[in-house]
Amino acid sequence: METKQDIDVETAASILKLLGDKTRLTMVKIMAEHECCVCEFVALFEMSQPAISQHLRKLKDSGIVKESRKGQWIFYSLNPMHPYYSFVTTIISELPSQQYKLEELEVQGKRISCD
Amino acid sequence: METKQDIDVETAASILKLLGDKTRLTMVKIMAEHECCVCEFVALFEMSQPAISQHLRKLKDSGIVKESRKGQWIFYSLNPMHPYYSFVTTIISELPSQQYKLEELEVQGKRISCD
DNA sequence: TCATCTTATAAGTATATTCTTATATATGCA
DNA sequence: TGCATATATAAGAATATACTTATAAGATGA
Repeated sequence: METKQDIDVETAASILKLLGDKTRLTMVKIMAEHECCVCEFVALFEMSQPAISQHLRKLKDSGIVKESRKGQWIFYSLNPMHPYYSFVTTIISELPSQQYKLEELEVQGKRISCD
Repeated sequence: METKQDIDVETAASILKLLGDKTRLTMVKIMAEHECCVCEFVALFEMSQPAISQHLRKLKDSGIVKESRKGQWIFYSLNPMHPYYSFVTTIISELPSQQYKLEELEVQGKRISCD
């Protein structure tokens, strides 16, 4: 009953390389828990807005992340339609929750929410 | 009853970065199935012996791989004592077996075995 | 429409990565 | 001891990566 798509080593390596960066890996873990907008990431990481934007573009180009505009903000989230979504989530699920980072943002009044 | 050591995002990123190379990822998958000597890797990959040696050194420096000399050969294998061994095997287990590569070597008479 | 806010892109730079070739080191054996 | 085999290290080159600053582009709201 195993229907999970088998990933080839080369594709796996390219995904692992993408995740093999502290900033991107943290981003992906956060996105696995909540969608998140660019300015929140900028507030979370001590890094310029273009740097954040470039990391997000790499993730989006690979397809493991998708974007959706909501008014003036663009929210990013994990893309469950990605052919190797389960490979990504298997890895991500091993990591400790980054929820506390969003809570810190909230305390600082920097959390954007459209709910 | 969960005693598995929690991995921090930064450490995870450094491991993923190591695995995020097609050659190293294939090597690690092979080593998860069998220990393997340097000359076998040289035969398996279309790459110079120093290039193979340098990849193995990165893996050894990180501790996820260990070496053991057997006569004139040095065999490399996954290191089950590594603090994040289970993180590594979780990822590796998602990949298709590379057993066939060793079988190809065998056919060519290039397989080294000390058993 | 204009000003503002949010995000993306461009160009440049410093550093990291992954090879290559040349050479050194370690082991086994005649 | 000396040669052959196996592996590691050194040095250098080409390319990739991850930032920076400056600027452009899209959306909102007065």
